[in-house]
Amino acid sequence: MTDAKPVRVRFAPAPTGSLHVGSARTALFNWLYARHHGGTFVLRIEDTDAERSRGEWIVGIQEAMRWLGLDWDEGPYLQSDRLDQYAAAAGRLLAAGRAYECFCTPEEVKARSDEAMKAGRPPGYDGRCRDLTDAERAEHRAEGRLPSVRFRTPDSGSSSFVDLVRGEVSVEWSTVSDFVILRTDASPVFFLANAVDDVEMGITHIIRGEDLIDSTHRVLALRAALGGSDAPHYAHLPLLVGADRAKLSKRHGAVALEDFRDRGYLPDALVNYLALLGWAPADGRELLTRDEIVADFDLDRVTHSAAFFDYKKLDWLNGEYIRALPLDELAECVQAESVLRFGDRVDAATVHEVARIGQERSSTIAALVDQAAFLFVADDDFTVAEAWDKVVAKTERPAEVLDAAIAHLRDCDWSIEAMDVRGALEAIGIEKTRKVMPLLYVAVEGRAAGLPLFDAMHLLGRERTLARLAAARRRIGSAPGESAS
RNA sequence: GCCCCCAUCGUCUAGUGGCCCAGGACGCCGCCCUUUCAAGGCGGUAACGGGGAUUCGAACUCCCCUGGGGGCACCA
Repeated sequence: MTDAKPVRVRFAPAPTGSLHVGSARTALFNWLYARHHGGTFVLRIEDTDAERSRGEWIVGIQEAMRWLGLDWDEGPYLQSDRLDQYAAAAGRLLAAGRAYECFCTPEEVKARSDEAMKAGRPPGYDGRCRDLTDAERAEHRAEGRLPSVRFRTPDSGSSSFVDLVRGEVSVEWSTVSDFVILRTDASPVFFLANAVDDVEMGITHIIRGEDLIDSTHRVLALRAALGGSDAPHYAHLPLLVGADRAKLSKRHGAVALEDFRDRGYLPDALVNYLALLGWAPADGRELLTRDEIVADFDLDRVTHSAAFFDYKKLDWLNGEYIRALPLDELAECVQAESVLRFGDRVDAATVHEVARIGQERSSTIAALVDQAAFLFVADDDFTVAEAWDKVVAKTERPAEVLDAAIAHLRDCDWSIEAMDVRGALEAIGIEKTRKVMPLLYVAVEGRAAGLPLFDAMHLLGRERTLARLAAARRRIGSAPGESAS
């Protein structure tokens, strides 16, 4: 029951922005399918909309795919390089009477469509130019109107195809209006370019988002009219949605792949997470290597309903990957990100220590660097921010705590063990030293949620540590016991 | 408005007529560990949208309803 034809899939983004995670998921599933079946993964750039397409995005999309580790075997093919083919195809359809010249402007079409919708009739093109005579066409041209080319959809009957994840999907042609395949400027529209290319590139499986499911009938009709041989298999993936269950978009948070990169997510973690959105292995494992996913992936286990993009679960998964990373590799990531933020104030030895200490406690590289910021920031720029007042208010005898810590640290051995200030705190009568620790964390690291204190101070050095504690002490002023006379 | 798709814990999902008074993971809550916070360990909370039908037996099959989403561009 196996398809003898070798698998050829494609990812066909429009270069109208940076790579969206939803698109990345589509690219990933195509890539997984190709790799699982030993097929070919083609990259095709659908840049037929000259207005919105930009060269920089063509580059950006490829960079993002490389970062994610989705390597393609062919391409990138640019549709803008193949305009002749589409024009020729449109010509053939015109000659065969499967398409016709339409002189309506987009505004006119829209106005009549809205009117139809209001009247309860199906919206879309009303077929006004369907059967124009030569004389009428000449008249329109004489008025200075330029024609677009519309595909004539069947008047009756229905279209249906078998979707690999959803089963049979069909629609009555009476609900599908004629659609433009060539713009007034003779450039092709998605449906045409898409159909022509999938035929010519021998694509066997089309795996894409569910938002395109309705367009499938139109592309299939075009394809048949163009004489394309056996139709490809289609698989429509469930959409990725935000908290409001609507298609994932910018307003839901980070959606551009580069945002995830910048926030310190690891490509392998993102691949793992994305693979789990709309697919799951039979045995329920969730932490999967790329190779394991490739080995287990297939379309028959793709789920049917929209998936919520859960940033919290991604964080957990990314943390798992960070903890599993060899220390040197992690240090490299931390180094790169730290240099990006703090320039030459960053030194490799410190970064390595930060990576070692922070590995167990961070869910992203960016969060890890945040924890190390107190080391790299210039002393003049060091601030304890909003956390300070709160923590002071919550701390028992803050001034005395700082005094005791300073006294202890001034002449103890500068080793992690000897730096432990808790004994000194107990000596001045602090019973629950744990209650008082946050004060020291904030004073030294600028934040309560940071690296373990003694390691942090050790890395900072005695001078800077004491300077910060002294600065903190000054902010508090005189101790309550001493009168401020 | 018309057409299409979808429907199991808050979330991602397992589940294809009896193994399910529904399993795992994230989150959340509690406890332990602990140099604050995390991380880690242990435990807990929590779901088959509703109504019919088929069947000895339905989360799983069929129908209706409801709900959610998508599409209806000279965007892709």
